[in-house]
Order: sequence, then structure tokens, then C-alpha cells
Amino acid sequence: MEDERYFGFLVSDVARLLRTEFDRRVRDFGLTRSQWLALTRIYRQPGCTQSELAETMEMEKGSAGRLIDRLEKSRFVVREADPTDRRVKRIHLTAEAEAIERTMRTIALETIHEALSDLDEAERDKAVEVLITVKARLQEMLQNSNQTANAADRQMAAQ
Amino acid sequence: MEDERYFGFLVSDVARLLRTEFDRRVRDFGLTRSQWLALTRIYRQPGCTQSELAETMEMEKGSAGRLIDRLEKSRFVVREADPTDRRVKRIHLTAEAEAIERTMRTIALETIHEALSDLDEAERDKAVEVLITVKARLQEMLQNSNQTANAADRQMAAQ
DNA sequence: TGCATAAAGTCGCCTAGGTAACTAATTCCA
DNA sequence: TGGAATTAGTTACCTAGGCGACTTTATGCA
Repeated sequence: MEDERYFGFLVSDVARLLRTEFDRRVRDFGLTRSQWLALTRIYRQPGCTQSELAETMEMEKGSAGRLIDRLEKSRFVVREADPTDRRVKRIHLTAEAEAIERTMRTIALETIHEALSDLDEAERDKAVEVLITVKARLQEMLQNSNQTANAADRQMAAQ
Repeated sequence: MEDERYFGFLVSDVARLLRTEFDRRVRDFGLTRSQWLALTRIYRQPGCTQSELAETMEMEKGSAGRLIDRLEKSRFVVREADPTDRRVKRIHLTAEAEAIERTMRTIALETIHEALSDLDEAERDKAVEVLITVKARLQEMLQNSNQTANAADRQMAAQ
């Protein structure tokens, strides 16, 4: 059990190093890794709502909203009102963003390619498979802690 | 090359989910995952300087300093002046922190154990090995981008 | 139909971490 | 030995993301 700990350290370290290296490479484009990730999602799902974006990015809608704030300020994205539901804001890429999305994608692929260059194909595939398994497990765990929190809330409310 | 991208997404997702789940489990102790990580390092290296801590945690000294600020405010840590070098502040755990460090370690091990419970031993070991390889590669990449940045600085300075 | 509930966004507050500029103290070397 | 370069730490400013309270709008049910 003790040695499992390293997995936790390592996965955090690798994620941070990857983000830092990518952000350095794209700094001149005025975007960050998170912002680019959002762009790729909006690119594939134009006109999505903020909540949908938060869902596919697996983050809180508050965090997603602020990400969109920054993207809008940098003119990569526009918010448009939904005609049938006045609560909803639909997100669209600007023309500039569509062009830059392609550049960023190339840099992302180069960065990850270089980061993985010491692995052979089988190792890469196995690593991806393992990470998918762990991620699914963690999502279940988080859902459970949400449920117990909600159950506690309901208990409080009933009293 | 295209499929390598998933590795990047996955490793970031797993790191974030792991942090969030752990932080939820330990919230009542008044600490976060990062703060606990710092405690374990100080536990193993009592009296270390802030720069040494930043080094072993592989983060900027500014970030480490702020982490220590929060730990000091929560009374888990004290800064002590070094008698021989007046620039240096040496970090020590308080008695309370030493006790809590053990509890947190248990929770960390439980969390990671649960997260990895769908893997067999060989998969775990292989994953750790792969992550070590990728991390080393990324560290090299970051060192290179640092060097080119410094080289550019020197060029600027020479002009 | 009317009211409770839920959903979409926003905001404030928190931690985390990078970057860069700055001060004070130390070391190194000509 | 004196001045340049380095090192330790702090600070300000930035993005990122979780959490919870809040408002506005829709929905669903009795």
C-alpha cells in the first residue's frame, strides 16, 4: 500500500509540469492551456451553454464562467442570448479563435509527443488505459462524497 | 500522434480529481493536499529552509513561501531565524502538526488505495514506471526552455 | 393555475501556483 | 578588500479551480 503513494505524487507532478511547459510554449499567443482546452471544446460544440461547457470540462460552472470571462475579454469567444430560455448564454468562437485553435492544437500535440517520446507505443496505450480506469474510479468516489454531503443536507433540512 | 493527446487530458483529470477527493476528505482537519504535502516534507527534513522546501516540492520559492504563510497562520509550522545566515528562515513543525501529519498520511493512503483499486499490482508498477519516465522527460524540457530564456536574457544584457 | 423545486449564471471568498521585480544578505573573485 | 554576482525571501499581479450564497428564469406537480 505504501508504494501506491508515489502514483499520487507522480500524477500530480506530471500534470503540473505538462501544464507549465505548454503554457510557456503558447504564452506569446495570449492563451493558457485551460483556455485552449475550452476553445477546443467550444470548437467541437459551437453554441454550447456555459453549463454544458462546465459539464464536458468536468469543472464547476463558476470556474467555467470565469474561464469564459477571460476568453471573452481576449476576444476569443462571444456570449449570445438564447431566444427560448433567458437564463441561457450560448458560447461561440470568434474567427480569430478558430484560426488560433489550430495553431495551439499543433503545439499541444508537439508538446505531448515530446513528453512521451521515451515511451514505446505499448507503454503509451497501457498508460492511457490505466489512467482511464483510475479516472473512472475517482469519478465514482467523488460522486459518492457528493451524495453523502447531499444526504446530510437533507437530514439537516428535515429537522 | 493524435491519440497521445488523451494522455495529456487524462493525467490532468486524474490529478485534479485526486486532489479534489483528498481535499474533501481532509477538509475538517483544516488542511489541504498541498499543505499536507509540505508538512510531510518538513517532517522528513526538519529545519529546512524555504528554498530547500521549494526545491524538494519542485515549485517556485514564491509559491512555497505563500504555502508556508498559510501553514504558519494555521499554527502548523514556525519560521525560525538562522543564526549564521540572516537571509535564511528555517521551518519547523509544531507539535500539533506532527500529530495531524500521521492522520493525514493515513487518509492519503486510503484515498490513493481506493483510487487504484481497479488495477492489479503489475499495472500499478508499470504506471509508476511510465510516469517516472515522462516526468524526467518533462523536467528536461522545462530546463531547456529555462536555458533558452536565460540565453535570451544574456543576449539582451550584452547589447 | 399556483407554488415549490430545479436549473443557469454570477459573485465573493478561498487555496494553489507561475512570473517578475524587489530588498537584504552573502559569496566570490579580481 | 571592495565591488559584482548570487542567493533567500517577500510581494504584486496573473490564471486556475473549488465552494457556497445568491438572483433570475423555467419547469413540474398537486
